[in-house]
Amino acid sequence: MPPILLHHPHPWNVTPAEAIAIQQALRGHVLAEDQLPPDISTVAGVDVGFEDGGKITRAAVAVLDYPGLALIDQAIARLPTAFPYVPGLLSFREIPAVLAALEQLDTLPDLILCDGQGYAHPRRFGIACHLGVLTGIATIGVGKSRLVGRHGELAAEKGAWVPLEDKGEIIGAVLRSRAGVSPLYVSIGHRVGLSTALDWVLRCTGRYRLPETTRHAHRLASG
DNA sequence: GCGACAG
DNA sequence: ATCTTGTCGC
Repeated sequence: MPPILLHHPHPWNVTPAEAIAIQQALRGHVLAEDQLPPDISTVAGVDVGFEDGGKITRAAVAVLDYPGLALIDQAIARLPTAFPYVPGLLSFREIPAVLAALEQLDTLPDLILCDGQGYAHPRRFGIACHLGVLTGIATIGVGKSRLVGRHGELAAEKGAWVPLEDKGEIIGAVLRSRAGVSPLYVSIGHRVGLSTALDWVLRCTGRYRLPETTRHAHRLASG
């Protein structure tokens, strides 16, 4: 599956109705099985912040080496915000800036942990899936809160997880990334299976609730 | 019609 | 997400 991005420009000046149509058209391109690079040596985190009361969108990408998890490359892109925040259409608001930031990198990462849902989305096409399909890079969705789906009680120990279900389908997992804190909502983005996605989120997580990738990206995109 | 609702 | 200091708790 060739990255959509390399085939033709993607229109971003769309209406919410058109955005939904695009999600429906691209969802079939999501690869739900493991197809990551053989030896992953770089893992990136992407995050978005806003300036001017929302007029400017600022995306940051932090590339860490693996397994060291040390910052080896970074990029920040600022673009005029052109789409409002609409639950379920987050990618249309944030991806343009994210792509601009990725283009500034010297080397593209082997895997990307996105700040937001992947498959755990109303139409199974959250920002992690969207970014993966457009770039062809393996991606994982890591949300700090729930968009859709239900789940049972979660044990308190780090590493504990329970499936996140919606309409009779497992769409992701609720993961305790650190003892005693609210869980993370993990789902596949592209070219990664759910169990592998959980493995990588834990592999990128240290003593804090959020993965090191996300923490670095957040630092760049905000404070 | 009444809630829920990633960042 | 963002506006924002000190403060409660492990």
